[in-house]
Amino acid sequence: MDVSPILDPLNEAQREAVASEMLPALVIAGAGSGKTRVLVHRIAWLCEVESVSPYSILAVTFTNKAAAEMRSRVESLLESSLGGMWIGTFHGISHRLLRTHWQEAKLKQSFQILDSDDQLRLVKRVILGLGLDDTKWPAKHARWYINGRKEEGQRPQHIQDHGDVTDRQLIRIYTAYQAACEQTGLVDFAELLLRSLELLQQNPEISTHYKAKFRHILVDEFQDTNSIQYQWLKVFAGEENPIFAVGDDDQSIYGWRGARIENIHSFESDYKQAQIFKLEQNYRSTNTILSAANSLIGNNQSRMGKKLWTEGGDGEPIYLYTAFNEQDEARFVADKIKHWVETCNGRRDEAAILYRSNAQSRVFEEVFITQSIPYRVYGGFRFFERAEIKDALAYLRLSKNSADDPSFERIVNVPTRGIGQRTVAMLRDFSKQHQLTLWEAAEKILQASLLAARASNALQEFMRLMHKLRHDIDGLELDEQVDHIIQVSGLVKHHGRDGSEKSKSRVENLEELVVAARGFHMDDELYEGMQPLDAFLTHASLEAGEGQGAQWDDCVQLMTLHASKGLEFPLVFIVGLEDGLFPSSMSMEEPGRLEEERRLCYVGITRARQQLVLTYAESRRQYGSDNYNPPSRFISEVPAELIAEVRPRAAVTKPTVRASFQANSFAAETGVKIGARVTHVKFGEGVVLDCEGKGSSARVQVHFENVGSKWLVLAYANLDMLA
DNA sequence: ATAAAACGATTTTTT
DNA sequence: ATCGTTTTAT
Repeated sequence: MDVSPILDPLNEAQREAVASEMLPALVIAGAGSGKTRVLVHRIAWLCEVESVSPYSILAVTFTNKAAAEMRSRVESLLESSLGGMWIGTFHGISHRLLRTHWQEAKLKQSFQILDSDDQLRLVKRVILGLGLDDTKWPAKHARWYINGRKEEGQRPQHIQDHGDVTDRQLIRIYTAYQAACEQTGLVDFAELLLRSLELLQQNPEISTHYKAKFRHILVDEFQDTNSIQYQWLKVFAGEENPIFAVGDDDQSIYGWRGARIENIHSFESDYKQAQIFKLEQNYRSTNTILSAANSLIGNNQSRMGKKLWTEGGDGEPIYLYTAFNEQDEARFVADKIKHWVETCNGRRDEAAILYRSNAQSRVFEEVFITQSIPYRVYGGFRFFERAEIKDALAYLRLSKNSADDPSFERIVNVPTRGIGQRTVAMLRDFSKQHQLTLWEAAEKILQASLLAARASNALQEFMRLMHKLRHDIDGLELDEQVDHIIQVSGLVKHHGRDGSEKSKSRVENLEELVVAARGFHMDDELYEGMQPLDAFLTHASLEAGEGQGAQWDDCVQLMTLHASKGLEFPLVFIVGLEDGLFPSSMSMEEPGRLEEERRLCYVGITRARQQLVLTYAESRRQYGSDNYNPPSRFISEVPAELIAEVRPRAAVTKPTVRASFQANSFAAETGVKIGARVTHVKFGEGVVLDCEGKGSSARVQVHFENVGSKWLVLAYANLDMLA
């Protein structure tokens, strides 16, 4: 057996992980250390050397993109196609299980997936249906609650309200929402995971089958798994099958969405024989950039511990620019990019601008437009999430499943056909009273002539239209079905009415949907046994599509720090480095959340290959008024010797460069270090967040578990250090 | 049924 | 400031 193609391209640490025994393994893979490569080569190793059949491998990722990349890289390494191997997202694989075992999972065979927008609408309707005031019970909050409970594996009947009124109402909403989903055959994202976990837990014959099938389980981005996902993995693993988990605790930035970094620690105790590997050699960035990243992340307390290094050189220093305001900041970045393109022979798409919040992109866009610099903003609405597309899909869904109430509500008056609020309210009441779907309620109401003539006619017209559509599209090809529906429903005409740019693009999108349907192939095993339309609808829900169509132009890349995870660029700007913005004011007071912000900064820094530029503005217009935020504490956590200030400003008090000295000298003088745990006689235990001043006026900001954050004068506070 | 006016929120978002 | 949502007026 020639193992050289598999092992030769790897470094020592990677090789050890790839060729490790068939035992549980945890690979802590630093940024740019070849994480995907290890995963891909491990699969190849299993197939080629350990003679594991691809049918026995389950590889799980978070995004469709990562799944597709992994599959194609394994295929090109093995030079064969991996038909039988299950590579997919947690949601995709859960979905596949539920489709196969829909009966055991107590689902309708034709269940459809509710995306988060659909979910919000449904939650809102449920709240109103319970007679609650939706301003007192915001749908967003209820959705957050429901998803949170599902991610903890909790069903309404398991939850105690502890006599709390708020909890009791939320549980009521959850219960009613779930009932609505069951009745209409809809499944939300969290439900896909929980339902498939329950399926496995409650049906031993099914879990036994899959445990016998999947002898090897591989997971990407393990630090991002939530508690249900980890449980789900453990079911597949059972006692027998080793999990090969790859992740980076320092890149865990989705804690606010339920990701549990603790799963990494649990893994060690859950699998005692687990081998731990660390990948610390970085192939992406210069030494300077890595030193900055190492130093910054060193301020976090709860880490596995890891230090990136490279064989490469130091490269350029990190530039720091202090802008007067956000306009100045954007102009500076634009100039720097021009310089990169014109004198350094770089390309625009090698430059990325990373910011904490989406709102920050605007100023950059304005400046780029006036200077004619092509750019591309990541994020925003994706294809299948656009309103007009969702309208068209709702027609398709309703024509397929008349019980789909959310789709019914969405399109009953789109385009407007004289079915107003009152009529819809009547339908809702009637359906609720008689336990009917909206469609059935409409039929009954028409039969009984309960509506005024005008509303009755309009509703009748709608029902006739749906009947006609259902009849017309029977037997047509998928793309013909889509085309027929968008034409006959009047959606195209509706959007094409006024000739504005926006309406033009909506019509184009609808036409694009026909093209997407034409290009949609059922060849994926995922869609085995499904009707083409069901499969297409599933595809639309599970894969929302790219933010923008392929943009091959040479564009500057603008995105949030979150969106940058997994990407790399020769030239990276991290902008808006101000306390209150980044770290966000909403996370600054809580040590755990501040650490996540710091990891986000670490992610940003480690995106850069050659050149990293940091900027902050002394004054920034936020929410309509001018704010003067102090420079981000993260700037001072980068060693000053790595930083070159672009505009050194002698006269003005600017502690930026001195700040890291300041934190260090503060520690030397007072013995109090940022991040240290302390106790206070009155306030109890806490963590040091920040420090300032010296001598008798030295003060520290401490976050106490019970009373929140406080600034304390060291001389009076009588803090005790904890080990 | 549409348009204007008032209101309110405003970190990040893999599926 | 600005964007999306909801209320109110035409």
